Amino acid sequence: MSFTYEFPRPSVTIDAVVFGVNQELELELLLIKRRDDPFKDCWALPGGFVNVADTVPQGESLEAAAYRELREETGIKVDYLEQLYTFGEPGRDPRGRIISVAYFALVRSKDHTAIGGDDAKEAAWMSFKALPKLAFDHHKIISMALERLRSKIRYQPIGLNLLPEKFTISQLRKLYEAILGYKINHGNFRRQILPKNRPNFIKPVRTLREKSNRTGPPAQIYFFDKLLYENAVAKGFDFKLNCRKISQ
Amino acid sequence: MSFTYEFPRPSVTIDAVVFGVNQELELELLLIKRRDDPFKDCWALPGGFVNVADTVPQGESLEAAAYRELREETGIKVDYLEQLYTFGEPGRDPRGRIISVAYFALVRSKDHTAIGGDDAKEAAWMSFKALPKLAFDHHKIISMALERLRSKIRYQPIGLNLLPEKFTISQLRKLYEAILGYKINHGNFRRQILPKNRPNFIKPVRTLREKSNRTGPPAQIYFFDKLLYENAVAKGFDFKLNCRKISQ
DNA sequence: ACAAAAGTGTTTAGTGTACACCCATGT
DNA sequence: ACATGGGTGTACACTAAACACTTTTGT
Repeated sequence: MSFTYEFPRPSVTIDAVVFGVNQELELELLLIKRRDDPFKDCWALPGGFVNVADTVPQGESLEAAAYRELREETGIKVDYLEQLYTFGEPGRDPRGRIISVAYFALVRSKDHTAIGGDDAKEAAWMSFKALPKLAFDHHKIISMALERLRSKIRYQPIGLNLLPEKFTISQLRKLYEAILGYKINHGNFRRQILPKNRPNFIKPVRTLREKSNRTGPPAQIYFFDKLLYENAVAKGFDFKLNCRKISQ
Repeated sequence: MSFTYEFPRPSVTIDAVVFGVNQELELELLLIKRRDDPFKDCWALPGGFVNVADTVPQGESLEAAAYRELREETGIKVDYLEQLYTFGEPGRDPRGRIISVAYFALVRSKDHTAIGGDDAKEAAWMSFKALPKLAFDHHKIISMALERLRSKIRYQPIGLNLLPEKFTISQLRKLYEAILGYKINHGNFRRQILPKNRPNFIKPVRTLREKSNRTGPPAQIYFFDKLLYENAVAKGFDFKLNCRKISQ
């Protein structure tokens, strides 16, 4: 079967930049190994062609395509994908004119096992600090995604989706340090994230402290009260975290 | 001539959201009246199909398409277009599956005369406060652009591109009020925009004051020292303006 | 005389940063 | 005994918001 149009048309694909955090609070990235040319056997972002049609219902939405490709190529289902940017430079794909809409997501990597499928020979969580060479312009896409992630954690409590349900403040801080790429003063971070005179959504689990398999006193365990947070947001509250500056 | 593909492909278009500011410091939007169906004679954002090809050089970039369509349909050349978002919901265009990449820009409207051309029967600056009904999902695109504009003026001195080269602080404040949609305390705005203990790029024109055709003392005229600003940015300075809260 | 707008000052509360300290724990 | 890290206190500089005041103009 073939499809004929009066004017040339591009192909449209999606790419998914899925950040994960492992149990050591390190940043990871979900990648696949390509089964086919071009860039056969090269690591790349999961992604693929958007299903479209000119007749109603005109195929799937861009977002739906992103969820589908992610599931097909890596077996992973995420709750939320956010549109990042559209990459459409001529020459970015040797097969022809391909325009790609990039999406990004954040998950706990241990909750999402990566299983290669479909066009992906393999799928895996890779340490963000040691990424392999990637296909196409995927390095560019990833660096834009990291930039977005860094600015997002300052005004949305997305970091809290990445930790286990219960966590210590140190763990949360380590996550922020992993994303931002620098050390944060622990005392000040604490006060910022547990404000006394503003709405606070990080609540201590009264009876629980960290079972201390390390030096130092056992840390208080906290949880993120999502309901409280969402109510406050509805009332006009906006989360903000200042962790701009480094301190030794 | 026709083009045949193995799989169905969408059309890709661009839409340009061009904000303007008129000499009364009011916000305007550049619109065209459509010459052809669908939505013939309806007002819409300037935009159109991206020229593509599967053989090198594979056609024009998305951004280039945006500049070209803007020039063809409205006669306007802008210095800088920023990608806003990609709209690709099935059903957004009755002609078939059309994915549109939206760009946005900011200009002084008096420097850019709108002249209808090509697919545009007319092109005109319209008051942002009284927009007509628009074609397709263009209202949605515009509201997303306004949101972006509102957040951008807080951390980039883009407002200064929209005023005449020389301006008073009151004019600048009125522009901010027009974009943000609320009144700002004049004294506090002044101090924010003319900080004493931080780099300041808004310099008084020593010899000039407003020729006062209104009540009140003649205001000092300022200009934006772009060079100084860009040097400071290169050194890590980042512009920020707090005009969040209203005050009567 | 009055209203309107420019420009400036002051007060207050709050914020971010640096840094120091104590304490509980494992080794 | 010591290092490590949790948790807290505090001092300092700076900021934004509110609002009051003076001055200068047009009417």
